[in-house]
Amino acid sequence: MLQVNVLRNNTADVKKRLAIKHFNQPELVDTIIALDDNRKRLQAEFDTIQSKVNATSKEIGKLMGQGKKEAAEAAKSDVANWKASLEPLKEQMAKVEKQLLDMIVLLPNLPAAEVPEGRTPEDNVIVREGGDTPILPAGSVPHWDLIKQYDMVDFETGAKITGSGFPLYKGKGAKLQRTLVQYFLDYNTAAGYTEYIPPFMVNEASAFATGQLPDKEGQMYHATADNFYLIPTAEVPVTNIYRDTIVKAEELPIKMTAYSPCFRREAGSFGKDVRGLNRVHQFDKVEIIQIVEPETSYAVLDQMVLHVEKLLQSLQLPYRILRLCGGDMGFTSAITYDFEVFSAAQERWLEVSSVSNFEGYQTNRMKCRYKDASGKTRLLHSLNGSSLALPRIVACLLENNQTADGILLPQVLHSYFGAGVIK
RNA sequence: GGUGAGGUGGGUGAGUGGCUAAAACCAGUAGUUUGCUAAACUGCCGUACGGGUUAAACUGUACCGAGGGUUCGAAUCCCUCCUUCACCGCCA
Repeated sequence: MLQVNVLRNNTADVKKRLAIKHFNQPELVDTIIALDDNRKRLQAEFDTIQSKVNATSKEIGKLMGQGKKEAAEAAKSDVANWKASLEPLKEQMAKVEKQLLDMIVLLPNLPAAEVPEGRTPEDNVIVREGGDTPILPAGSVPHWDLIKQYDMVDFETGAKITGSGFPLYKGKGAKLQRTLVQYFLDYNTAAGYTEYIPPFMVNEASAFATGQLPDKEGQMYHATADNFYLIPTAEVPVTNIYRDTIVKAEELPIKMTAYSPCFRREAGSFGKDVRGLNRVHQFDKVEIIQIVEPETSYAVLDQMVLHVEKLLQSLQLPYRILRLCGGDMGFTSAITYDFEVFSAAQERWLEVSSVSNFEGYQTNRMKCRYKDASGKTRLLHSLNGSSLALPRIVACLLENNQTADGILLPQVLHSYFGAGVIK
């Protein structure tokens, strides 16, 4: 979440930037500042009285020691009066603090200066394109047919076991998942990311810290008996490793990677958007996360974009990188680059990665800080990206590399898969 | 799931009602000294929200797993929860 001081010191600029995200309640900023003023005033009042209570209580102890009972009793009644006057103040403070928090979490992150204006995916800016779009042989088919042909994924049985959108991978299909996870993790750890296997369910505090709550409550599966949420991405548990910590400067930058299944309810989609592996409720993904000093976060963002780009190049897939416009960006992000691969048989672009800088938005919720050179405690910046989300990579690999003799896998996967062709 | 013992500052660890933001030691840091990749000594060394200051200094409040309660006063007593460890049960 945003810091009140930022709102207070740059009110006009904040409102301007919120408008780029199509946030339609700019007056909320003023309300928050007013609430914070109120909060300060109440606290000052409270502290003054509490201070008298504390001092007098000490005094009572001394008086008792000296056997001055009457004086002590008189002091006690003073304290009782002060304490009575503290009660309503305490209630008001709790109320104001709650209001403040409830409101400030409604503000999305501010978009960075480079974020293009716009409302829909059409307004995103294509930054780079790469790879060659294959010319498919006659009779080529989409991945959902290939999956059947090579007996790789059984959606019907997955639906029987759980429901639609829960694929059952099988045989070569299952092995390809394992292959990709292994390759992606190796690629990330070679670049200095430390590998983790996090819990796949998180508590409320963790979901709040990375911004899934309260904004995206309905998109997560909720295990109500224990009040746990199934993770929609490894970003949630892994970033939360550093919740409520003051990191030592020499530990920076923190680079982490993790494989996890991801669970998303994805309400409201239909048609060919959800056909085959295009959009499912459970999928596998390898994530990269960095927590860095604020001054370096944009350089790190560029590194991460390059890292993912090279990974896609190694898979020899046609891709493009988009800088998302204000209206299409996530709530918590300051800037986001989406990676899409071109699925040749469907003839459509599929999003396979999204790399974002959250600046201090998550770290402020998480209270993740460090001490800078001057000894001041400051918020760190957090970033993350997928490298990569598997199902759409699989869809694209299958469609783009189909031949009469089977699916030709890119060179880098041969040793992992133990073969170069899926037959 | 049952029983028992714990959860204190970066770490170890003292502290059973006021003299404790909290001993001591270690680590860290600044400095002094000794003719040298080290030792000794001295100071500093938690976080948050306020006040104060150009910035400091200084200063108020809260925080000893979390939340309640008792009390003039709680790290210390009581209750609930979370969690760690040990043993038992169950189990991949």
